[in-house]
Amino acid sequence: MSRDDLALAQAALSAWPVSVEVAADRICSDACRRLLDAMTGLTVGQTGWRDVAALIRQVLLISQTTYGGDGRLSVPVTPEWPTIEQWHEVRCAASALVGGGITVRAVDWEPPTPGDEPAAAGLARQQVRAAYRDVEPEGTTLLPADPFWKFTHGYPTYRGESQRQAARAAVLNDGGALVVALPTGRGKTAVAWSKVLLSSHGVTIVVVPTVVLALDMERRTAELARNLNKELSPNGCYAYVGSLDNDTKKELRDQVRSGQQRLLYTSPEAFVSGLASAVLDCARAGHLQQIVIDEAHLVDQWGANFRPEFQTMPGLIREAHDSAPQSSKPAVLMLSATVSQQPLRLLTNLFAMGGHEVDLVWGSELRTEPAYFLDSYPDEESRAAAIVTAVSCLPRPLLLYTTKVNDAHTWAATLRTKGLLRVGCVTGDSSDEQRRTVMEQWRGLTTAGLPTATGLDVVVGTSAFGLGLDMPNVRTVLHACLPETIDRYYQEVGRAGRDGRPSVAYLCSCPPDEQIADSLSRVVLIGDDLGWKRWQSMMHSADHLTGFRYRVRKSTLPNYLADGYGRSAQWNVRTLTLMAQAGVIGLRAPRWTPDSGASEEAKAKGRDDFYANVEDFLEFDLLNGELLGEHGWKTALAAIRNDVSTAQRRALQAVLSLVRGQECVGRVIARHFQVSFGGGTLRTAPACRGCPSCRRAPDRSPGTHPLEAAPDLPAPRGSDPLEAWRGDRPGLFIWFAEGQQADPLLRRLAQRGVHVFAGMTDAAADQLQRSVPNTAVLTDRSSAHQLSDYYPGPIAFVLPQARLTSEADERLALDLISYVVGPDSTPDPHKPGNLLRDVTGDTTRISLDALLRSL
DNA sequence: CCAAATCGTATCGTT
Repeated sequence: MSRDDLALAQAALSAWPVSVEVAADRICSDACRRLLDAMTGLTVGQTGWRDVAALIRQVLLISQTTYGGDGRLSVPVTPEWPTIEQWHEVRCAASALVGGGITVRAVDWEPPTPGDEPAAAGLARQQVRAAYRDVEPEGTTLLPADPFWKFTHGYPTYRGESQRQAARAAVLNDGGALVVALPTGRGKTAVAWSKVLLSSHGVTIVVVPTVVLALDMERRTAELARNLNKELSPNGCYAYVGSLDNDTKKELRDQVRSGQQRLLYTSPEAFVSGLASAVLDCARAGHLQQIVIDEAHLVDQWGANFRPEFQTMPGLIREAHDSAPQSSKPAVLMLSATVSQQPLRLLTNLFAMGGHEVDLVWGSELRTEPAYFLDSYPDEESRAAAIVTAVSCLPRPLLLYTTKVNDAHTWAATLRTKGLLRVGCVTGDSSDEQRRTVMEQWRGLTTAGLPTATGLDVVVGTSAFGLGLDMPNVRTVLHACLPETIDRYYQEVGRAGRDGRPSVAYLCSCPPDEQIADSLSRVVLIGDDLGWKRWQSMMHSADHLTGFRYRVRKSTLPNYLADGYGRSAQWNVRTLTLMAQAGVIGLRAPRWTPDSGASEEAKAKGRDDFYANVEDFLEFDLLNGELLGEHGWKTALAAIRNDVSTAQRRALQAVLSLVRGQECVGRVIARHFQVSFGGGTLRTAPACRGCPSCRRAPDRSPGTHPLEAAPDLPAPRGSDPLEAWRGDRPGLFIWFAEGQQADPLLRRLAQRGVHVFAGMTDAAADQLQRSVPNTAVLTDRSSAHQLSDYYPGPIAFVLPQARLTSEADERLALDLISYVVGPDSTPDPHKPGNLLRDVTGDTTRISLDALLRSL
């Protein structure tokens, strides 16, 4: 919708320095809007010549690639504006007009293609041009929504097979632990909200990695509560973060205890400390419905050394799970868009609850938007030149990543000297205020969601910039570094093209990068000897609680240290989390239990002592007695340490192989995100819009359309309410007389834990869902991947006519639980002349009336 | 010595 771009840009250029009024209903491209904002800034020194030049070139290329033709713009020649030579520098052909003005025309530019093969260069040009086209992306295949999805969110469709199965699995997860791999932009927030919206009470705690994310979700949740006119929190707060005042924190804890806080976002640290006892009380009272861990791959990536609470969390969750009443165990939902083998292994190790294995819904897909360019340069100077050209010539909004904080600042300064002033910088050192300002200026949206002028087109950042970044139209991601893992590279590349339109990813490395990436990729884990000594010291001063359960103090000093130092406690925690990974212990949350034999006075003292020291305590169960001897212990820990460092090395090797360019980038990334689980291999389909290898051999490119993943739905732990009636056979035929209504029975079945219904019309299924607002109704229809083929829980087939459907028949042949509800006149397809209600075979049978009476 | 971020007392009885 940017046909007006050129006319609008020309009007603004002709009027400059007077700014033009833009009619509110005039639609222009994001680049054109940025250009108008930038031109205003040019008069006051907030915009450099190169900023406007790059934006004008982008506007020209958008027009050219979208509508064809060879657009031109006449530009001013005052000192603020580029000279003819400068226009050439940013790949614009500029010619002087007789009247003294200049007209400019965009010239293509694409990153250099190694080897200079003409065919590859041509493809590279096409792939870069695609990132300028202003057309709606094709979008994901939409699938008709299940009744519960329509009912809870009002969405008529799912965004693809992976979202459908993720949504179903999350809502059917009844007290189990579930990992869901779901690509970004597939509505994982709605997946996490379903359980909340499909119930009238119960608490969902969502653990997010940063405060910014918690606050952003708080805003969205408040909006949701308003729209639904539903109270999800008595005091309207949804984020438990350190900066809250003590009164509000206490209020939130109380609301969690009493079950009134339906949804609460928090950090791992707050979860295991300030909120811990409230969470345990909530669980014990049967109010804890669900715990969601967002960005769950961070349990591995950040939990090992950097933020150990990511790995002590399962202790609290397990404790909460165990102390909850049998009928209301909390469900654990772990969400991530980038799960590779190592994080998955860790999650399945640490989060197994109540004797059950962790389930997995695998909807992993690669992004199809980026065209990849990777190049190495002999030294810093040549790399710098390449980056300056790329920043000048690739479409905005643009992100430039570095590894080191200093480099990010240096780059921002360098770009400044080159005439790029609309450049922001975010690193771990930036204050919250700085980060917020950069985001607002870059997006042209305030934190509250109101439009504001754009002030930045480019952001230089370290990996601090981007987690949970809500910016759909990023067009270019540059790397002036080597990411230390392919996970990081893919996450950063994936910050572009969230709107589904093509993007450009260009990595420029030079020799010193490898050293930096290599040293960052060496995770320091505690060694055999020191670890063993720490473990021994902790156990010597441990309290033996009950059975295999012990309580140790983080502050315990190992015998080789006379004085403590700040990080000693941290090393103890790391020793214990590593032992948990090795399966030696299962972490637990410390909780105070009164000694029943003690006097009231002694109990009170015990309680005071406990709470005075609770931050110092860690508890665990000894799991594997064979690993308690020094040799077994060291062997088990060495194995884990080896796993971790092997995985790290492979994640770095994969990045290096991308730079060598011998193999398709999409294939290398897809291979990294392939996992083994439950004895099988789960693949991630490769996708590549273009990369060095595919441009050399285009016929071998995997293409941009990955197969839609069709993950299986795990077995729900829900009930099989008619087990007693169907006995040891998979099927139960429930017959009714002509003219009788089946609805009351279907309602009763849904209330008793049957979720999947087949054979109903949309209207009838929606009606059923409305009549049972606290449980999920799923329908099985029109899909290549039918639930009736494999779903291990019960499915209720409603026969529209007096005829057994082929789906029901095939399912019965597979010995899968099926309740068939139909008229008494339904014939048995396998015994001509007989009725289903009369014969015994794979099914038992009962009349609807009799069943309703006894249910 | 490199990147990344968070949080920090419960409960009861008496004023």
